[in-house]
Amino acid sequence: MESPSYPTYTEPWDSAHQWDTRADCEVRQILDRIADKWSLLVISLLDGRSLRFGQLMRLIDGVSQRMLTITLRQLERDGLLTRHVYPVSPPHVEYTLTEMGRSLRQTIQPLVAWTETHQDAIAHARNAYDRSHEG
Amino acid sequence: MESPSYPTYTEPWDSAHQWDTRADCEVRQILDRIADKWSLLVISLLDGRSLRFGQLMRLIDGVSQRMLTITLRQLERDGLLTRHVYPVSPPHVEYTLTEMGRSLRQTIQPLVAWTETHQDAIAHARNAYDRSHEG
DNA sequence: CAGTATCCCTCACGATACTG
DNA sequence: CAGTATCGTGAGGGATACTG
Repeated sequence: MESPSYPTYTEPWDSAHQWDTRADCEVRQILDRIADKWSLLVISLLDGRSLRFGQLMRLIDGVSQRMLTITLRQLERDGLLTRHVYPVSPPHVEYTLTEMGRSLRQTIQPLVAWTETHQDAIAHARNAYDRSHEG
Repeated sequence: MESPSYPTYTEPWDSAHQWDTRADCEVRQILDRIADKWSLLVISLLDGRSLRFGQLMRLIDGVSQRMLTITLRQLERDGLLTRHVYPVSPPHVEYTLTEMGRSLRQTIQPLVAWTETHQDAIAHARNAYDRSHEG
């Protein structure tokens, strides 16, 4: 599968760094999606329960109708949650995590815990940096 | 510290959903930072070794000088990597993860693994969604 | 209630040129 | 080599008004 004419690359490299660094890297696309302004919050709030559109609106401070709609549609498109419409008037719509959504929520948990554990250290590092680089 | 006149909130809620959903939430600020377009890639590539500016430029396809500089400065400011300048000409600068940077790298690893495991499922879900919503 | 539609603006980012 | 400075664009996203 490898072309013999392709020159051997001499950058330092080993099996521990097998990330795909191309701009269209799938992993980074998915990370960009789940780490956007609202997706993580939605996934977190739906853990273990279903919620309606208005409930999510009230639980997420600062989100607009427009952005909540877009976020929910993207997560639905990615198969991370399902949208169930009850055909009543006024409309009743419930959002629920899929199996994949729940597994993502589990995976995110350690990262959330890391930020909580280290937020003071990061704040301290920022202060130190700003003091030593003030103009 | 709590005002007695603040009304008791009656939304469904339990101890499993204790996220801070305010717009200025520290956790989300940090997640926004580490999940931006280039930071994860830099942290990943620096795992277990130091690299120079030019090496990172060549390893990260598509990054501009400007964005690599900004990304590295932010990560340095957050205490996730250190910048070591060798006072020679031409300049020689090396970037190395700090202890905190290495611990973040460890924490990110499961999330990267998750995206790799589920990227086919997500692509499939997107296709199914697009087919059923085409118009 | 759960959305769409439209306007508008910021700012993140790329491109390019220059420098100690 | 490792940056800084400047300009231009466009996608992200807020505000507002309207609707089945």
